[in-house]
Amino acid sequence: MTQMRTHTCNELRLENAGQKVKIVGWLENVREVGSALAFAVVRDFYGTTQVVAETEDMVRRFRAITKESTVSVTGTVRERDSKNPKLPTGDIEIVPEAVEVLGRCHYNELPFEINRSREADEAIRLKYRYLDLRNPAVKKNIILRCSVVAALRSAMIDHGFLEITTPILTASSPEGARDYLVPARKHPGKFYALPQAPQQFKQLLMTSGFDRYFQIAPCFRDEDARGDRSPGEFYQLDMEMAFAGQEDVFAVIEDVLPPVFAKYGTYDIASQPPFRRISYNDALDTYGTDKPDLRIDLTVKDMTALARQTEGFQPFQDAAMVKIVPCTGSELTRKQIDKLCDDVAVQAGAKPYWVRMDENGALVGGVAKFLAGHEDALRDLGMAPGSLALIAAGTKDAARKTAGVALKMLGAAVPGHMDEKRYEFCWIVDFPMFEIGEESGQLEFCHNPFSMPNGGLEILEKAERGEVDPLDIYAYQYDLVCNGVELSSGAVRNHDPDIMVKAFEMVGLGEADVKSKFPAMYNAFCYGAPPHAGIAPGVDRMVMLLAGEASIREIIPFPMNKNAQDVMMGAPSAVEQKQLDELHIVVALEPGLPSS
RNA sequence: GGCCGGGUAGUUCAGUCGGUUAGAACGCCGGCCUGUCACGCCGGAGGUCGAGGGUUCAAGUCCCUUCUCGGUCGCCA
Repeated sequence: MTQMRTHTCNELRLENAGQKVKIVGWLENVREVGSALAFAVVRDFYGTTQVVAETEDMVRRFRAITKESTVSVTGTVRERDSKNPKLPTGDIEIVPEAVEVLGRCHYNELPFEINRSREADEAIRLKYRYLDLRNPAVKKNIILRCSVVAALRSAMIDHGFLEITTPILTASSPEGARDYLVPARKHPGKFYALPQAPQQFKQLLMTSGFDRYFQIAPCFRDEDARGDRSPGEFYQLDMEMAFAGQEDVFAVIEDVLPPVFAKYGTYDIASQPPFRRISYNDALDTYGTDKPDLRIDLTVKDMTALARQTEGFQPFQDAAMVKIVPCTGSELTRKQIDKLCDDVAVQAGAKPYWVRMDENGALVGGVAKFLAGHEDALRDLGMAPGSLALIAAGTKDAARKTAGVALKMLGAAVPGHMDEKRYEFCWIVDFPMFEIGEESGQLEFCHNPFSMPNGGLEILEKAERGEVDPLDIYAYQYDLVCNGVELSSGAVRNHDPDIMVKAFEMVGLGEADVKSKFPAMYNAFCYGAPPHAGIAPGVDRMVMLLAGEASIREIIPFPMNKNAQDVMMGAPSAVEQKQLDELHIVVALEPGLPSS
């Protein structure tokens, strides 16, 4: 038998009994139950198979092999005396003739037990990620990722999109996140940047006449991590369509995503098209967030007017806005409510107030005494006997945000308000084009300057003449949200150089700035550009949702830690002085002091 | 960068009011066990309590500094 293996470790069944076979894999465990009887478990990518040692010599042979070594076992398949219905291969075992160690594990003790690695400290898991990934439960997420990416790619190709790769070494972009920079050896003092997204390239492809583009695109942003945001790099299903608008993009996404979610997700139900559309302003008013979880049936109500009528409670008098989230059917204890409010405070930055309505319709607990006499008004806002309401008071932004977090937490804490086992998509549309910057106090682009204003050149000119408030101008920009997770931003792009210049003039810039910041796009658009639109759902976020994982690191093969370090590879790392010299780089760890 | 929570055996954790030799489970090593499959039983080894300083007769425990990990906010066109 010359081949490495005849079967995988998840292949042999009762009908193979009597066959001579050869399997390979990792020695997972050896259970000795007598001096001349032991059961060895061999694991490969596909599963596990039991090998039975029935002689003292064979038991000794297996005992001598350190666990997690790779081995080859040649032997005969036999029906088990005592079967294990929990295993696909539980009906059979292999009676070995020859056992060979292929790759010895040099350590008796591992950093963690392979099949329990998910319980280990994450720092150790990441350092020994190659061992962590031996755990089938960990490996499963990476396999899922492959399946999802393959399904997305296939669906996009079926819809007539071409997959085109764009440069990784490109120019620094003046807008957006912090860039990763790469020093240019041949150009002292100059740098490439890793792309934050293929944004400009894909728009240039549209200008070149590629009608439908997509790419599973690596994107690089030097910003701090989150549970759902890996530091440094991530992937987007980036796509763009020429001679197309918002409806065309929506139609493709609504066609592509639900089947993938329903097939590969933890839940097998996904929204059917068309997805619900909610304006940005409505989302903030109704859900307190621009990424609502529509599985929760609660809404935020405004009670600013009511709060004004109360007496004796200064926060209600001082607040610019007071929001209430009524929730029926609460049986939370006082202690649980306090905990809930504390949890809201951690995420929202402000603690909500609360009040309960008892079975007789009387207000009890929390801020009840300040609301006495307003029972009817609170009923109109949605309270009922047995209700609990969380109340957020503060500035407009703070009250909405606190209420939004409260809504999410109430939905999770009070049974009956969340239809959990489904993927609920929605589009957030009509984003404001401009906002007043918090620091500058000046008019700024609200999201990105590439979006087409709703109303085109005309509305910008009206704003210029003072006939329209710039803050009332909306962009053809949209977010895709699923179960409270922002999957993507997209937009109908501004393909008209005149409108680009006018938009820049609104925020105190001008033609020269457009030309200097986005020279390629500006120039290209002056040669006849198609109207175009696109979107770029985050691949990592989608896989995370589908896997039902709370940490994005669980669905990335080799993730970095929170501080953007790869502790397994030791990145980032110091480099040789020679390398620095070639790149004309001087490292100054202390101001003015060159490092040695 | 702010705030919150961690760091004790290879791993996951417990450790009371500051008080005897710092414990458990799993793992590891040795022995026993002829149908195990989270095998079982008996025994054993294994600790700079993240690091440094302080208070005290006495510190894993209290105080200060620092490193580090996670969560969260800022940030993320």
